[in-house]
Amino acid sequence: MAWPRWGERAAAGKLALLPAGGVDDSHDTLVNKSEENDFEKKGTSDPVVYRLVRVEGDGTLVPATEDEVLQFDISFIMRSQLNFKKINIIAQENRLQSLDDSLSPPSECRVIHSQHSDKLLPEQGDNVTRQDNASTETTKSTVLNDSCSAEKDKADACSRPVCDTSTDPSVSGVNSSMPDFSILRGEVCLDDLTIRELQEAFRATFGRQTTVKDKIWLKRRITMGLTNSYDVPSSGCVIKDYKIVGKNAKKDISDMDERAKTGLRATSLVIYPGNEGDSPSSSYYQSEDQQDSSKRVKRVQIHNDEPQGNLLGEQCTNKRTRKPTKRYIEELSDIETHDSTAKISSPAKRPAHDEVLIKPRVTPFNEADSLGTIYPTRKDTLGGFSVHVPYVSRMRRGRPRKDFISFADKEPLVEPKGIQTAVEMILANDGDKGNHLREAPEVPLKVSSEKGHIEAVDSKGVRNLQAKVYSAVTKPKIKRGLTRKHHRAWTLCEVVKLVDGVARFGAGKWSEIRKLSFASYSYRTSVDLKDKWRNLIRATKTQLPAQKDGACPRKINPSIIPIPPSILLRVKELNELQLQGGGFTAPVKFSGQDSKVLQGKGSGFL
DNA sequence: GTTAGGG
DNA sequence: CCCTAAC
Repeated sequence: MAWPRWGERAAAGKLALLPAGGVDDSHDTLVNKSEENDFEKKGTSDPVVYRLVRVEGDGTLVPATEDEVLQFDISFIMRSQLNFKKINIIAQENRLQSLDDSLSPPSECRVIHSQHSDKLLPEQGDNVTRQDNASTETTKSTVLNDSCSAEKDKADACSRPVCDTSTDPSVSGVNSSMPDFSILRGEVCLDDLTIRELQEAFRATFGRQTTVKDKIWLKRRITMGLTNSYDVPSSGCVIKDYKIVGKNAKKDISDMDERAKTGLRATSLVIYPGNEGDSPSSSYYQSEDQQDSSKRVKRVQIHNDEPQGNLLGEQCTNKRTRKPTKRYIEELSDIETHDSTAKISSPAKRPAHDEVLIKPRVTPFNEADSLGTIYPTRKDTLGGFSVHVPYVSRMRRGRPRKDFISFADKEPLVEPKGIQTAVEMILANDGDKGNHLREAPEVPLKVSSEKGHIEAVDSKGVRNLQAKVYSAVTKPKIKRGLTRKHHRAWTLCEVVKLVDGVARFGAGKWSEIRKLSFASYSYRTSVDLKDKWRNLIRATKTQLPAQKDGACPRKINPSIIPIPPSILLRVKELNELQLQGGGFTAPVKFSGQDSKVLQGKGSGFL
């Protein structure tokens, strides 16, 4: 696509966007045409500062008036999810359309007025995806027909009261008059100008006023506008024929880079040519800036000339290959907060404002770093917003649990990757098996366990919340289903060995019992022995009385292997003995044989 | 690592 | 049989 010179042949009375350096009486020649073609070819993300111009009757281009700029700003930024390419297309369409318009009286005023603006509010978020619509709408808005003055006044009337800057009397008295373009003619040394003059020069350059009193910024901005270049010094430069004649550019560029690191944001009306879609970093800033701008202008807050905002607009242009880091995003949010609060008086718009800002910032960038490495992310909510955050294991922050180490030893898959892999493998295997022993109780067990655990915690009121969270979140995912032991029913032989072991070593000496009595039962752990002993004791309390009462114990536990009453009696006696003896377990060891004989006699077993 | 105890 | 705290 050839670079359009769509300002040059626009119909008289039309407004046109033109690269800032391009305003020239000899409208056949665009000063920076070649540069722009470079943009087109390379698709660089360097922004070009455009100014709004009006095509006079004789075909010359003059900077648009404040009102025109204001209107343009509103309508343009309202639909600011555009890149420059699209504007070019639109502009060419406009050229055709304007030719048509010149043949017949304009019947339609394409000025954004209040109703339209209000309607745009909810639509704002759609603009990102509704490029086509935005384009067509912009088609209308980028061409403002002067003959629609009545409509335009309406728009002014509604925007003025809110937009104080445009009528800020403290700025200058040149509010309504045409800017003094002579200030830009010939050799211009901005250093010699006062702030007032700089502001006037700014107005002459960009066609609109500024309240900025920062001399350096004004000079840079004007220089950029006149030269259509970002490599401009902040001082010591002379502009002649829209080119920099001065020096000190080096120093200032490094200064620019320096400030680029601080990451200030752009809010100005800067168009980034091309790149939308094929350069994430570029589109990031682009959409960011434009969204922000649109947000402000939506409330008709035309503060696009704030230095702090524009600084970044300047910066992000030369070197913008790096995506923002997380920290950068966070810091940016802080800056944004201050920035906005400083400029936006209405606190009511804060939530919506943030909402728009957070989304584009956070969502895309947590998934890949600057090197393109993809990180696993998970959805999380942050302050009510759904965002992607890196998927990392949630480690306890407090003192590590002791058994976490052994736990980790058992499962060498503590790393997130490993966890996922292992879980996936297990699940896949289980999936093949269907509702097998492990799969079936998986989910209900998880829930009931957590629930029960929490309930226990609550009743105890001892364990802290973190432990709860940890056990609820991490444990089930990692551990559950991985190492569940195959269920082995206790045989009568094992029970006897256990009772014998308890009689010999005492209850509680589970490891000893396991070593000595369960050497050939490797699958029985000391915990198993303990649990079984506990169950035996419970059985004595539930079954023995029933037995005494004459009721049938099997009716109570029909599916469980019945434990002979003799053994239960022995268990009961041993238990009572343990309780009576208290810590006095040693004698049991030696008297175990005796007691066993005695009890065995009583139970008629063994 | 072992034990106690809740689940 | 699991899980955890406490030792």
